Amino acid sequence: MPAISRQFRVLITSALPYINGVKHLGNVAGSLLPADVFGRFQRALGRETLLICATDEHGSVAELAAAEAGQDVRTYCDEQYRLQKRAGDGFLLSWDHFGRSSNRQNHELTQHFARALWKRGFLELRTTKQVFSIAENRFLPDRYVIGTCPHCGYDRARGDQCENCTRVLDPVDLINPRSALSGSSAIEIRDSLHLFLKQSQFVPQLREWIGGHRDVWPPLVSSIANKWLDEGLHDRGITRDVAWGVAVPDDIADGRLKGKVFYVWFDAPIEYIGATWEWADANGKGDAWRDWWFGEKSRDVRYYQFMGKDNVPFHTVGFPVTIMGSGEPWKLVDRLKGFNWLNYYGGKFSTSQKRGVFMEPALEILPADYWRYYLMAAAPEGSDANFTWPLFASIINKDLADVLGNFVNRVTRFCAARFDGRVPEAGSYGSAEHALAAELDRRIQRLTEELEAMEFRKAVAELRAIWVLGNEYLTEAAPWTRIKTDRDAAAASVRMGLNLVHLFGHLSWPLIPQSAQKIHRAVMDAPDIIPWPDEPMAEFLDGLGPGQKINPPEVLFAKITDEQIAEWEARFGGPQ
RNA sequence: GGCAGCGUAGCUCAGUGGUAGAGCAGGGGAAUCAUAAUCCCUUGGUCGGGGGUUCAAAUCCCUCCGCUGCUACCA
Repeated sequence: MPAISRQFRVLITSALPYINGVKHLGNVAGSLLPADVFGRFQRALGRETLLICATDEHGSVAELAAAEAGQDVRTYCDEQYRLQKRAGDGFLLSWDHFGRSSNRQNHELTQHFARALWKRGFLELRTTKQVFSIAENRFLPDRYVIGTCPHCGYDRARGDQCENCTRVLDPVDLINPRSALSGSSAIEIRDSLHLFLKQSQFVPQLREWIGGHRDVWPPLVSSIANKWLDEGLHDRGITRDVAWGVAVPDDIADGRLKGKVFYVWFDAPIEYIGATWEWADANGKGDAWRDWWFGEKSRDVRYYQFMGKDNVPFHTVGFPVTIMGSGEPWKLVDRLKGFNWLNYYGGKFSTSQKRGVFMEPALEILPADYWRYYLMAAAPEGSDANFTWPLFASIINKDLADVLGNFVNRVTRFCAARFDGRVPEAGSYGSAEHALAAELDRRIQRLTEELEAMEFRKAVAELRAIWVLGNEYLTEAAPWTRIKTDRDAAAASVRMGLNLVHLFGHLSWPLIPQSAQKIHRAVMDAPDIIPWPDEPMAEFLDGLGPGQKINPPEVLFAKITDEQIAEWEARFGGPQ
């Protein structure tokens, strides 16, 4: 095994799911799940790890969704937060804390960053033209203004873009504009004062910082980040005329922005820090949260972020500008893992069209581990990936049921039938076992490296290949034949088989924790965190005490049938 | 429209200058401990089309075709 450095702590955040709406498998695959697998792996290695997530709650979208549900926005968010938390727990996401961007800590921090930027001259007041609806007595976000497109004449063009001719629009360009909410055409353009963050001044600094991570960020991430810089970074409005958000404090711009709030994209990433503060408060850890984020004490922290590709610009440009501009030594991200899209039968997951699989229904039909395995085995890493039920079923059936589940089953059942359900004592390991241990040493090293590098597809392929080694070994050793002529040799190979079961419980835990626990319990009690093996395999594979009782588990993974595939295609949408 | 990414075996995807790869599916065989599950062998691709650079191109350049995404107030 490679020497594992524990000289640093690991801080992990996954992109914050927006409060509105149930999350689909793409959201799980693109940030929530890989962050968890990686976090579990880091804990298994024995590194001090903090896995943080939160809901992103502010902005007009939440306001409008609450209104539609007939609730005030706080109540609405409380309810949605509980649903999201429950769904995350259901997927076995092992957050150290799952916070909320609407909590006090984030409000304080967001205002703190804004003040720092204001004092250092990186915020600028600008008067902008905004659409105001008299009927609703509120400003309307661009997408909630509809009217006739000045380019193609389409009469339901949105204020941000015409869906018909795909041209980007400004709401003031629309002919006969009206509110998409009430349909009222009693709208007017009003001046509105806003804060702009002078991102353009940070281009050289960002370029250097991004360039310095070229070797550790995936090409997808660097290329998206550089694209934004190459196109010329615009200054960005960071306040909005909505009610639900972090208030702009009076000491910025002499109170001239009273009643306005910060734009969600300004306060949401700050919640990574805010949620860490919430974690410290919730666990009686005082100022410990600062040691993960601020100054000298956070020097030993390596910070990882997980997100979908749509989020990359905000994490490589927007949020870093906030931090750089504050002039304070807050931690910037060290390793950033971006994911492409997971599509459903070639199209987008769609709530409105009821196409695709969402978190809660997924867990109604199958345990979390099935989803966790599939989503990492077929993770949208190199390019967009495509979910179909037949593909999903073939991966689950082949890898989990046939290769892993069946291996555990055949070893433990044979042991129960022929060796009294106890780890056999007789016989000793020979050249086949030594060769196997050596091969496992090599492969586990590769697996460890792939996981450290966040190469999930490759890691899963390697893990699967390790499971296959178990079946290969057993077929070659053939204790069911050997037992007729050489009972000691058969005993030794069954002992090896059981030790492999034990090993698989360890190696599989970050990916499929529930099943790994079951597998581990087949041969001995399992700790909550199953540690990554760090001894040579020759030693590990001799770890089970001879004579100890084993417990053959029930079938670990039921196979998915053609009938189920047909049923689920009908229920969730299938080929069209 | 602009920009970005992608296009490799029937399917899902690795592979970024040096004799085309994996898993699944297909074909043949072995075994019978096991959820008929396993193991071994094997068929299969002019790397989207065309042009160029190079001793050498899936890989670099140009061009065309196709798909997807982004386009900054949707998060």
